[in-house]
Amino acid sequence: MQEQYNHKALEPEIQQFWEQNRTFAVTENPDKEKYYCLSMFPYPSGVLHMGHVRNYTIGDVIARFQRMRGKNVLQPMGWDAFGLPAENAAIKNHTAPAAWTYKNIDYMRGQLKSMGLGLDWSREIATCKPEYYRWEQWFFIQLYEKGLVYRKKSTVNWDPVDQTVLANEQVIDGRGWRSGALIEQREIDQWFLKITAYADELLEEIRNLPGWPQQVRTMQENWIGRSEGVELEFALAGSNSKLTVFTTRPDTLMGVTYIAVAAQHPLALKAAEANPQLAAFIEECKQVKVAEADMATLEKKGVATGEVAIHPVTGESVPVMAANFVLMSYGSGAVMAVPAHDQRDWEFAQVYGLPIVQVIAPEDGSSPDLSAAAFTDKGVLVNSGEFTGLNSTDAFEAIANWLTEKGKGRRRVNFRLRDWGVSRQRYWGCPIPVIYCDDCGVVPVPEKDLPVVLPEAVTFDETGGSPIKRMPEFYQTVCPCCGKPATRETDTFDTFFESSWYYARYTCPGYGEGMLNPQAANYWLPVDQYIGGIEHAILHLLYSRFFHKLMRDSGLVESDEPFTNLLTQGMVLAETFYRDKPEGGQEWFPPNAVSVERDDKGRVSSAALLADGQPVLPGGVTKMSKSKNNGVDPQEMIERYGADTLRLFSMFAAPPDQSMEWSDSGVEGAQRFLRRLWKQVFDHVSSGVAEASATGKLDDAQQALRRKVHQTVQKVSDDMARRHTFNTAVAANMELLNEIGRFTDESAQGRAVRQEALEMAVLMLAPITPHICHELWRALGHEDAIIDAVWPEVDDSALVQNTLELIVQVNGKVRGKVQVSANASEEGVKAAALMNENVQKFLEGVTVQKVIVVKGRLVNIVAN
RNA sequence: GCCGGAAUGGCGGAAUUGGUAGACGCAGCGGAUUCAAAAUCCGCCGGUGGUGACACUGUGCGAGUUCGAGUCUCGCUUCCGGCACCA
Repeated sequence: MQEQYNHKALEPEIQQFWEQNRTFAVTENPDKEKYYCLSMFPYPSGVLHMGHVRNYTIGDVIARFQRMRGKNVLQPMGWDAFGLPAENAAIKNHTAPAAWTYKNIDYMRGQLKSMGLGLDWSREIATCKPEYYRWEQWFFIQLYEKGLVYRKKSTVNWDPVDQTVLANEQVIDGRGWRSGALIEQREIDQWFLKITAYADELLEEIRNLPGWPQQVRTMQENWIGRSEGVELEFALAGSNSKLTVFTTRPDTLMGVTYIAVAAQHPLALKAAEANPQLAAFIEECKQVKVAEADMATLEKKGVATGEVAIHPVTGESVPVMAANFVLMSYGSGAVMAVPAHDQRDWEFAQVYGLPIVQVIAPEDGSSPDLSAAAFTDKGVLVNSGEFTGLNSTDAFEAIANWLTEKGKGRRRVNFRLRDWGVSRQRYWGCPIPVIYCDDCGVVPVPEKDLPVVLPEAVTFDETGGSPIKRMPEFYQTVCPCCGKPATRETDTFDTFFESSWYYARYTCPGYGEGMLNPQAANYWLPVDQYIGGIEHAILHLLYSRFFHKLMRDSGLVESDEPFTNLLTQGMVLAETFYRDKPEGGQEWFPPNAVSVERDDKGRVSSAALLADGQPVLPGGVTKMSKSKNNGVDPQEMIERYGADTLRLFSMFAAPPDQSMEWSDSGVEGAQRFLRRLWKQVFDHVSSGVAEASATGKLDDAQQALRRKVHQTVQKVSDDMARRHTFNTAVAANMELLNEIGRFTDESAQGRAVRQEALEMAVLMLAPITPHICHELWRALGHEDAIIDAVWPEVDDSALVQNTLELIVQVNGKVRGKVQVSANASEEGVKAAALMNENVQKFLEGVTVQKVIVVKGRLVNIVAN
């Protein structure tokens, strides 16, 4: 063993050992309990960033831990390879997106390998490969034939200068990102997946996923947004047409004093033709962004449409208003307004002087002040004709039944969730496998003709428009039904399509007979632990859950949900420094280009740029980003400190689900710890590996170290398996190493206890810092590699203590400590506590009321 | 506006079931070693008072429950994340 810890020599050697032994390649083994550990696959942007490092270290630590626990562990990796950045790079660098993507994948694969991740690279997937995406084309056709896919008009962002469709992120402040032209909304035909057909199941089961963070479950519940109510019609005076509204409060029906419709509602648009004021209002509403949080405080505005609606029960006339708070995209785009019992309706009514009629009274008989606010609680109906006296719940039923019987309405469940639009007018994606024939209409590409391969040798013009839309050799084809010339779809799938099922394809990446090999898929699935960023809490995780159910209903998988446990890791933050630029705005400097002055208490007093010595201003701690110039390159860190140090720091700096602050000195601290660990093992083995057993007759110091060892095993096992608090697992090992360092016993028995202690520490750290632990394990005298070692067991006998130290409190304040024998009676403990000198000082002149003994912890004497 | 989450030393964080607040690390201060520095090792390190033992005080703010509250309850403040003016 070398005396000095040298990560540069060590890490490549051990990575080679894993590669040569195919250590992490796994197969289905029914005799072993499986564990599928998956981290969200990266987009091949070109370089790994710290967020990746954190994500993949967490996954690797869990995977290696579970492997030591005896599980058959699958941990795969791949590439979310389609997407817009490849097109942007293509325009900028005059390369084809495919070449750019493959180059990035090659580079990033090397970066991942240098992190020492225990990945099964034989299962690598890139979603831009035809052997991957052919199965989602196949699946799309299956869904089409089942009626779960349809085509309808939908709005896109149209750049009139570049003559192309833009993605939302290419529209900046309403203008095209390249042309700067004002973006128009255009309606074009697009493909949709009927996710709403699964809305109930997606909602039902998200409530029953105990391994998911509550936050993510709530976000998905709200996104699906189920509400039960009644849909009913208001006839319009002087015409045969009707206005449909949806309400969750049919019990308030008798309090309707007006109808509010969205500005975009057909009724409003029609009325605007003869009403310039209304037309102006509709125009004004177009400017306002909907779905923004600050809309909540927006002033309620509206204009009368001139139309009059007839109340379905009373036959009274109520005005129809166009209002800015009604959304065309939810329900029917029209609401029945009950200002007495809905705050928005109330505010609107106040502004426009519309009547407020109370129809619900509080159950306690009090009378609400309707001049101050709406009364929105449920209660008892008043002023409601035949429904008066019913409570809200019964009135819901009664009124819903009344409307149903009269044919004027029906119960209805509404979801906020929309069907998933999967068409993208982009090039770098999976071609949608359909053909349009003048005679036969929409014809899916026959299975034998799959995959529809995306041409990779393409050139981009300045507009950034999809090249396959100008490639006749791609889109000109013949109709599979009638054989006449036909046109191929040139739109591609939303890239969420690829990422919705990749976790399943990892179980059988080379399978050529179908989308999934059921035997492999059902062995490995569901994923036991999924790890990724919170930014995917809704869309990716919802679409994956949806796909899993689709695959289940196609007989491809047996489970209902794809991910049993979900861990959403926090962001990686770093300090920022800036100077104000004379022309406005800020110039941001990387933290490692700045030197920080501190006062004698360690507080930051000033900061200056190293290059010119002139002051810079601290801009706070924010997410690592290009715009703040505060990113830290993982590759540089690995070269300087080694993968183990980087991994250790990422695990130690914060719990995985919290944000983590980057600290250069923290990284150095992590490396300091590894060097001390190395030195202790070196010092220990330089006089030979200890042979004696650690379980012989031990003196007090030996017993104490051994107790610490097994307490640490107990704590760290729980931290790793249940709590996923790797920061405290590391801290516990640091504590243990500090104690080993203080243990100077060189007797045979003492050396045996130290041998055990060092071995346990190395085993416990192996998932986090696998390279150094591999080498130290070998140095401690083991021939088998540590990757095949098993996780240590707690020796309960080592935990036994003969005497305990108890805290003694008087009236809840700590006044002393007493040593008592572990089997002392409660009376004995009380007596010992009362005898403590400092305790007696506080008992002078007062009477002891009672004494509370908390076993093994403390004694509290209550006195006054 | 609504729904989540959080707030603990100079900093990151620990305290898992209501039981010693500040583990572990970073930064800082003092010392050893060194010709010197780096590295390493040892000690100190919430605040106030005291030579000290120790005392008082302290987990965003204000109340409460309890023998005992960082932890539970109620009411606020600030920050972070999410969103749906959802009828």
